[in-house]
Amino acid sequence: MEDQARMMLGHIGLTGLSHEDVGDPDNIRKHHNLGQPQQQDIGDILQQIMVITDESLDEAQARKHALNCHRMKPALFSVLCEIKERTALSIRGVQEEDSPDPQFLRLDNMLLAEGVAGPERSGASAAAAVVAAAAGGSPSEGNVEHSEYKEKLAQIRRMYHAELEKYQQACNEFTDHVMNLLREQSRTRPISPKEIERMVGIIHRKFSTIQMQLKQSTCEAVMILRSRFLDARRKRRNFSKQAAEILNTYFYSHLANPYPSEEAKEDLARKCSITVSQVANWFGNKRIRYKRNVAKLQEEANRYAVKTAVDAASVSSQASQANSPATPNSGGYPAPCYTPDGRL
DNA sequence: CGTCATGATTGAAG
DNA sequence: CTTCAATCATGACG
Repeated sequence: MEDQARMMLGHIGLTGLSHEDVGDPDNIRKHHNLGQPQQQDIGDILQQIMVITDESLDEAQARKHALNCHRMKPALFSVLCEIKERTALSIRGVQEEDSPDPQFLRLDNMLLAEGVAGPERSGASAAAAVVAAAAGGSPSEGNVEHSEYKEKLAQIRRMYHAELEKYQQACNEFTDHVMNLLREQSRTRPISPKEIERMVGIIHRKFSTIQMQLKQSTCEAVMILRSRFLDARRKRRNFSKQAAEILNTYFYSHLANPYPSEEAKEDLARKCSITVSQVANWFGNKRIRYKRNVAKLQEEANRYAVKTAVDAASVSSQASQANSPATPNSGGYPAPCYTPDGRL
């Protein structure tokens, strides 16, 4: 009650008066050089207010209600609101009108694309797409990494949604609270519905900046996770000597047409325990690099030619030299010269 | 450290 | 889609 009285005094502009001052209308008149009838009225009002503070709660409520129902109340309320609108609010209330932040949208889109926001996706989610695209091939590849990635992403996703929910709830709660408070206070203070609306807007903006931060950090987490996997994939591991051997053997024995069919690729992939796309990569690299530097690789070509010849010879000791797989050479790739010591 | 080899990625072309 | 060509990024090595 005391507080309320003080508050009302504050709004009428009479702060700084001690209780004793207020209690004595003569003092007020003295302080404010009053004397005219309307000021006399203010004095009366103050007197009434102070009386109110001494009343019981029920009485006060009743009186408050009575005041609230006064026929002049709406008019006074709207006038005060208008005045308030024109003064204080015009100073701080203008610079709002936020544009839909493009960065905010960007974050939203990214989270959506990453499968963090939006509806739960099962199976072939963005994670699968990322892994599959990078591995470049069959869905069965990279299962370990895939599940790991998926799990991490799901974890991020869970955290994100939990936090988002929390913020949303807090925002709603706080908004409700403030709205109730303002509505309640609008019975004693000039607070227009518009102002309440504006306050709600401010609260929502504040909360959405918090949400923005959440989204930003979630994005960062996803990016880090992704880059880790991307790096892991990009991190080049040389194929085993054995695999290189198999691939080179195939390449040089099909030098005339070093384009393995899909089945051949699958076969090679199986033999080398690498993926089909890795085989394709290898052949792509090999073809271009062989072509680029025939002279340098000729020696290697000879080595493998000899090797296949020897292998073939060991299988069927006849006709292996003449029918060596490397011999048919009508393609654009220069044939190696065969000399037992590997020289040209 | 620099250099080369090599697997992966990218973009153009078909 | 595949292939080529250029390029990136890392591994191996002196």
